[in-house]
Amino acid sequence: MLNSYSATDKVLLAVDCIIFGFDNEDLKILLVKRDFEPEKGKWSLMGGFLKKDEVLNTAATRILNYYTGFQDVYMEQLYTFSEIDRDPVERTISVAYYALINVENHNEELIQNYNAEWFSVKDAPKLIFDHDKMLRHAISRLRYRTSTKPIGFELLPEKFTMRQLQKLYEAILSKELDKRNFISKINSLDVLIKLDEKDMLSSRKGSYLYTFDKEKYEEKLLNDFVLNL
Amino acid sequence: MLNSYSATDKVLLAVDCIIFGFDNEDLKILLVKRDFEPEKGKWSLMGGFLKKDEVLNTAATRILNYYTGFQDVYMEQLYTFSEIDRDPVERTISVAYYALINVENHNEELIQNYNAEWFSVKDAPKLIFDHDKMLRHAISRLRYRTSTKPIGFELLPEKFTMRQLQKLYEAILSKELDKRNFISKINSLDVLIKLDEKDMLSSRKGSYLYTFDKEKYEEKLLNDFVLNL
DNA sequence: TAATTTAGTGTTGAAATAACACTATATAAA
DNA sequence: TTTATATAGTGTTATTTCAACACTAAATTA
Repeated sequence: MLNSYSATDKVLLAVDCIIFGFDNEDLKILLVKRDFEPEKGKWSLMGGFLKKDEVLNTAATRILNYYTGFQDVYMEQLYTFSEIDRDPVERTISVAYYALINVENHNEELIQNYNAEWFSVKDAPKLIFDHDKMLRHAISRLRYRTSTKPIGFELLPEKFTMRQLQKLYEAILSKELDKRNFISKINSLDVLIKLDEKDMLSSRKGSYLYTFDKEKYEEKLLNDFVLNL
Repeated sequence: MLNSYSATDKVLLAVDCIIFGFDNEDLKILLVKRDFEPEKGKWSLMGGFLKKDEVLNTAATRILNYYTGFQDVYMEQLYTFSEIDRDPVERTISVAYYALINVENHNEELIQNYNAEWFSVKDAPKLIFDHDKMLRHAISRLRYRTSTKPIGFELLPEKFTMRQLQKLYEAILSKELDKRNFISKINSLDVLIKLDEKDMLSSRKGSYLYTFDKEKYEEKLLNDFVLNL
């Protein structure tokens, strides 16, 4: 019988988080060195188990917060992985989430306590279990998401230059973009506010800082825009 | 401790399937009338529970096959739903899949045995639990998927007319398409074979039948095409 | 004050897309 | 047998979008 609720086939549900950040150069992910067996000492995504009476989104948020101190972060459910032997200890099914965080306001101390470290996506180490597969999946979702949501802003500080924004998109899509075309496409989205302030660190001339217009941003989220870079 | 494997928080994992079909007019879904409590007599997606030592994809295939007799069908994992009270009987987390089937070769008898019925997506009844949410999610994924994979073919008989193909895409996207533009876009994908045979049922003149070229199709799947209708 | 470095800014040709209408053909009815 | 009918089949053009491209401006440092 297909539809009998039975206690016999309950299963352990894990949540693993791919945490993306950006350092103005490369797209990064935050990994932890496992301090328990199996695979102790190997690099891994941040994970944990779903609690009774907890929703998956909450579990993902909780795990992210536990390791990084972050709160109110963009997270999105990716996919659920269920290969029989994906975890050699016990049959575990894992729901993968990815998060986009603004590296500037992270809690260094906390991250250090957990042996966590930022890696460039380009040269990340081999990960345990099926975490490499999860990472590939997350990158591909993130690339698609750039064309659907003004997602880049989640990875940047509140004020940023056009150059930073472009570098970010270049890192995500891993291709170079034309400066002028980029700027006009971004402007046509009409979600940026140009500030009167300049960032003087990156150049002699200084470049204007931008911030994004939360109201217009929310509007765009609903109306589903398309951005082809 | 976040990482201890423990037996206490295991959970029931369900799999629910959104089964799409096409009758040359509307996009359809296959629903079952529940014959057990709770919500007995209400319409529901086809579901079941994950077995020990079973992968999610296999469970989805098994459930589909159980209710419809179908095998070798396009299925894709959608999303995992975990609201606390989504199932009033017991905490259950459900992984939703959607399937695309060719209605022509379905097993009517089997479907009748399970009180299953095809409904137009446009006027489907209210479904139990969070199944309406799953359905909306599936439709939106299906729409996106049309731009990524030559997915329409999964829903049509082996031989079909251009008109049928167009009607199908119109039903999925729920918008009308221009006949000439549609044909040239489809042709530019270069996955169709025009047969020497005509379908004489739909018109006096008769219209050529097409079939799709599996080899080219497989090639396209790998090389990721884009189709904007 | 000259040199340096990054910021900022428009145009144009090419390609893709969207809008559009008439003829052809087989059958059925007169 | 002729005519009416219903759907199939077929290209062109204007519009929009996209991609490629290079020079001047401004502030700092030497």
